[in-house]
Amino acid sequence: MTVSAAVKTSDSRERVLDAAEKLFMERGYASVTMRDIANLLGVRQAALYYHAPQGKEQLFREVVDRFMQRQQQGLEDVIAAAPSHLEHQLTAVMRWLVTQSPVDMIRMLRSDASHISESYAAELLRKVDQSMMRPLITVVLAAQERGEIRPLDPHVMVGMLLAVINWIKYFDSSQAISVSTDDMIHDIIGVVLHGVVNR
Amino acid sequence: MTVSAAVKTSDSRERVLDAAEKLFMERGYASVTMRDIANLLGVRQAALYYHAPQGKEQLFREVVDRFMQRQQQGLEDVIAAAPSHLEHQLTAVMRWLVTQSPVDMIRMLRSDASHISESYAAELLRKVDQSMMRPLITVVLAAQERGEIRPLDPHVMVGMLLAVINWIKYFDSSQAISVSTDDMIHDIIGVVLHGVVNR
DNA sequence: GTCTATAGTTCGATAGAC
DNA sequence: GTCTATCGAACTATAGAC
Repeated sequence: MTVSAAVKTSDSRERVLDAAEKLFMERGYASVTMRDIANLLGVRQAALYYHAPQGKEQLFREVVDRFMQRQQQGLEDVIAAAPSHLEHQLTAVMRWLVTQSPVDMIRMLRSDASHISESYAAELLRKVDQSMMRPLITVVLAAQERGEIRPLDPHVMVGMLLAVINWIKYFDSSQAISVSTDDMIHDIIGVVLHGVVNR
Repeated sequence: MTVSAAVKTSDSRERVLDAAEKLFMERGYASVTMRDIANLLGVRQAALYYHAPQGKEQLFREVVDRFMQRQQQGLEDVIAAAPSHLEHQLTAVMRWLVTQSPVDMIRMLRSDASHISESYAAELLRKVDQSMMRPLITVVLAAQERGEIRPLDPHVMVGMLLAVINWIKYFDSSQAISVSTDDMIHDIIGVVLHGVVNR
């Protein structure tokens, strides 16, 4: 048997999820219509129901699950590949994150989740925590144990890093600023590690 | 003539804008329906068209304009009231910002703006820059000129501070973390000023 | 200033041909 | 796997009574 035939979950289905991911992550659940997704794919709206028989909500859930799984794997990979030194690990993480679909987690938790169901917000928060925050918190805690950095609730630091990613991407896409993405990452990590104060 | 009669632009109109602001800022343009706003006010949906004859889009634009104007005034006031020292000024700014409606500027620029018109994104970016970024950038530049901090593109630092505000509010409202809002602000400013590295 | 009633539009979803 | 056609629901907006 061929390898590809055994592994693949149908190519066109992946393409549907790709299109849905791009739009859902960028504009949010309510802003994106099934017609938007279909138009991006160059098919009719009804064709989406072959791939997602339970409709828009199923599509969103699968997009989120796949996205979070990919984030966790990607983060763990780049962290493992970097030297055990906070600066290198954070740089690797930030460089990986800016290459991914922009994910506005606050919007997902505060707005998107409310369109799915009451309990989905909690489930989503668990996924976000597990996939995106946990790997970074592990890195910060390890650096604390190595004595590289002072003790401090790692949530605060990780929140700062994740929050600023979307600004980097926005500055980059809107050309509202003349600094390159790599320079911004470098500056941000410089601030987080050593602060801005002259000494 | 009475003072209040001369100044007020109708009380009920303000209440409409308050309700619209609360919902638009929290969930975004597409997620909020005219019925949601009317329900929050305890009136019927059609009643909103007395206050905003041009409908939902007008309501959103006026909410944004009023919000940005209030932000700019508030920021300038707390900055002016604080000593000319970066730590005090940033603390005052952060404490003010966490008391305001959560504003997801990235969502506004990337998602909400697309429902209004092509050109509104640029207009919105100008408002955000003028009202929220500019006052903070001024503070950072002044600290640089006083020699308090090293030179660095102020956009990066200001972006970090604005980005992390929503995480503070989210952590606070979801009780996902056991640190108080004031402690988080203190820690964040500590990180930005002095970094996390032991020395 | 707010109401009821409703027109017009858009959306999510289903049925059935190919 | 994708299409056309269409239904019912939800939404924005308007008309006119009070």
